[in-house]
Amino acid sequence: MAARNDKQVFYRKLAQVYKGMAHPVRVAVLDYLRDGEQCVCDIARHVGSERSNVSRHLAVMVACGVLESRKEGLRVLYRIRAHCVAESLDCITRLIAQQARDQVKLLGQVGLEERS
Amino acid sequence: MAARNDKQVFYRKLAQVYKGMAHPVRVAVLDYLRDGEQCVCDIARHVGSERSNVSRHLAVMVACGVLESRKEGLRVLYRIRAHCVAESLDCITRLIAQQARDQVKLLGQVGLEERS
DNA sequence: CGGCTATGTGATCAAATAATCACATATACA
DNA sequence: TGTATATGTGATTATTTGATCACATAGCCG
Repeated sequence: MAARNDKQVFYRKLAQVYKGMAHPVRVAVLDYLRDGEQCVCDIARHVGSERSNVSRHLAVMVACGVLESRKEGLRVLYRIRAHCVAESLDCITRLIAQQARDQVKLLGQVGLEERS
Repeated sequence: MAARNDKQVFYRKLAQVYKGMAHPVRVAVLDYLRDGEQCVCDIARHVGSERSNVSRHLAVMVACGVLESRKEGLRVLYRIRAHCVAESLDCITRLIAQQARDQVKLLGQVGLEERS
């Protein structure tokens, strides 16, 4: 009955997750965290951004369910919440690779036209 | 040599694609286009948003390489550019499903605590 | 206790994004 | 040729997002 509405909610949720990953620093963090959990200062050092800024980005990703954290002494360790997050990164990476291939192909065609 | 810089470029590109999908209307469009290419006015009708607005969203997704289009008479038909885009949607859908499961689990624990 | 380190957060400002309206363009077809 | 339909776009405005600084909090260790 409320299927239309349910879809709206679902799309909003999906968009929220995508938005949570839609920033160069956040993508860099996710890629770094594939190797396992890390604390904020190590993450900040690795991605080359300010601590408080990284802290905010991490909060965004926790809020949208992409990351989770746990405390250990002074540190707070962040990790990817589920494997499907990394899988999505792989999907989009493949997309970009294909874009690159398509561009090369297009350049090749232009080259042929120049020759004729 | 410029590996660090290459990664920056790559992360920026990844973020650009994610940003291109990070909107409820755009996610709805992508989900609709899984069934095949559609023209702007059908898409607009289906997602329940204004034509010119949808047209802009479509342009965003073309720009970031998620969609492609072709002209057929009066219509412009849009389609998903590569299967990996739909795969990414599936990944994030799984993430959301898992979030829901985790929440249920958490609620269950709270229920147990209430009982004690 | 007092200092030190790691992290989070309020305030602020600049920049990016989204929606809307009006209008321009392009194509089909009588 | 003139009209109708589908699509794209400039201009405008409201909203969201991101970076930064200063400061607050929390846990460790002397």
